Amino acid sequence: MTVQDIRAFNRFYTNVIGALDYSRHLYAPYTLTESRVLYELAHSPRTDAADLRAELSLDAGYLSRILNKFEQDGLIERTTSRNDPRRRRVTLTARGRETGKLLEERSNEAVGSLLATVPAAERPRLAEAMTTVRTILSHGRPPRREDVVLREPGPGDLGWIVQRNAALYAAEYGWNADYEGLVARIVADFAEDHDPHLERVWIAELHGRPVGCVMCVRDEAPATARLRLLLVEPDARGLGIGGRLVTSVIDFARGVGYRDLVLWTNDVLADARRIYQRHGFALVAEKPHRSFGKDLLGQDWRLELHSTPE
Amino acid sequence: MTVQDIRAFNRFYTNVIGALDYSRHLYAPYTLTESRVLYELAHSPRTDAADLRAELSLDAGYLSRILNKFEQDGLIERTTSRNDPRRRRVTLTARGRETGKLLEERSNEAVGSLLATVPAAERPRLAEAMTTVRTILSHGRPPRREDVVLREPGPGDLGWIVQRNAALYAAEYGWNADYEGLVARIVADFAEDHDPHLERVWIAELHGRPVGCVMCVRDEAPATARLRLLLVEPDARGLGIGGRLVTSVIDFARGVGYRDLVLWTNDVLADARRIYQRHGFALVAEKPHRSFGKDLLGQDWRLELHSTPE
DNA sequence: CTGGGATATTTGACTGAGTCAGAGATACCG
DNA sequence: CGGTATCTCTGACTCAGTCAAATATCCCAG
Repeated sequence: MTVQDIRAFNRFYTNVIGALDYSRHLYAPYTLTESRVLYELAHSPRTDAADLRAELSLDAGYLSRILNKFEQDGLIERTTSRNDPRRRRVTLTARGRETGKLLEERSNEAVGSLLATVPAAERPRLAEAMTTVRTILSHGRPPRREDVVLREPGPGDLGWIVQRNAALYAAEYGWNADYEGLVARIVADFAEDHDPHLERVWIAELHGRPVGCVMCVRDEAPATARLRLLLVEPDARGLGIGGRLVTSVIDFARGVGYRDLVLWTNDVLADARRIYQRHGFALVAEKPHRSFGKDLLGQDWRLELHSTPE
Repeated sequence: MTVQDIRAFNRFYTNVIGALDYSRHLYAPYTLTESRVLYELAHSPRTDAADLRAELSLDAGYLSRILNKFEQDGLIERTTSRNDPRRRRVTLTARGRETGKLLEERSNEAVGSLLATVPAAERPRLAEAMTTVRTILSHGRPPRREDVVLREPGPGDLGWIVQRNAALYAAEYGWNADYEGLVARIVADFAEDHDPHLERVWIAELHGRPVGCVMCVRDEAPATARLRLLLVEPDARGLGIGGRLVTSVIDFARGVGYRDLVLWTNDVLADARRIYQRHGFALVAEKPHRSFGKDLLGQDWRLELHSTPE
């Protein structure tokens, strides 16, 4: 159960944070909250008191007193805001910036000594996992279309295609290892020998993570291209990625002079079928077969690329 | 710089935790700390006051007062510990367990409503990332040999082999996409058609994550097996995983009656070479070649399997 | 332009979580 | 047995954070 996971993580991370600022002298002569304010002042362009309050969700009175202290210590200057005299504009003095830097360095050191206990080889994984947690939890806002980029495959991406195809279809439809073999074969054929002008692979990437793919290769039939291995990760569906991938293939195939674009898929893959239909593919044949440990209904689809002259 | 990443994460997660127990009534009529104590009492077998203090790193006086309050409320009973009368053994009463359960449920609800903002498809990734952070940060103790298990490949594991081989050798030695093609070919050949009695793949797994692999297939030469695709993730090196994988192959090959075990590798792969040498392989040929975008020195190694009779 | 309601800030008064130091009892070690 | 460390408890305290009231200003509808 995931709620338990999160709570376990919270308990754990409460301790981590506690351990980090256990040594109170980290912030001396200020407190954690005060140093957070100072940090915010140093790093945020908008520094009216109200902004600070909102950003750090502090009590107004509490903040006011903290700013008093800072002013007495000569860390900040307070003026009333230009456009709204109710507001107070807070600016750091040179001394304030210096103090902020000092506190920051101390904090860096503390984190650094924590990090030192982590073997260097594991640090990239740690950083990645942290950003994953952060991005997933931070946006109630789901990712948007514009966050997805299509690109050529890099090292490991072809392997990724094999891995995700196999794992996903095993999980969703119970297909067995034969399917992984088929995908590996397709990928190997492509990698070993393909004409970059006539054959291509696209990877869809979301926040630096591959979430989809498609391949376009030459078919045995003359002037015919074949679309293969269309895949979108479940957590990235609904962003139109499948459609963009198919569009890329169609545009590419038409651009380099293919007359027809064909593909083979299976009845059970309903989402994919809808995409093909929407892009003008027509079902030309259906045939039951037994593959990947299941009884399936294979389908051949076709799109005439030059039916609509430009 | 990773220190910055961690600090950013800390700031972020401080807010997450803060948001969760912002609604103070979560713990009413107790405080966060008190409820942590109650949680610990309910979940830990060792419940002397000293243990609680160590586990939650609380002030002794503070804890004493919390326990006073609990005792007055009828949540716990205090007796002196048997083996050390300075210590106090704390046990939950029925009422204490009940209260603990109540608080826990409330907390579950709060976390649940946080989780509800996360699309279901992303939850597995979130859980995984969290456990990654936790396991990496929690052990200053590195993983041990016993944490590694060897197993047969499951769905996606062959693809993983391709992906990691390609990505790692690209990163470490700058090999190009040809290598990914070669690995994909090897994997495809294996997946499409292999005799499970004579050919096999092993995956090394550490805490549920694949971190290594090796393959054993029939060679063209009679009664000869070939070891291929030995790989260990950088952050899992030094645990003897490579050695265990090679041993598995040798034992398997010897067990099913091969006379010889051969392998092809390259001069630059020094770590792997040491493993082969240690297991008795002998270098039989060297030949320069240009592959994967580099000038390399290929090596053939051989091990006679029945030279040492059992 | 005006009155009503909302917002920004400040100050006073308070709460209560957590800390510190000392005392009493007991364990451990030579 | 004596000295030192550990466990627990209590008294005394600090100070982070909250709440409410007062003041000044903004914004909007009429």
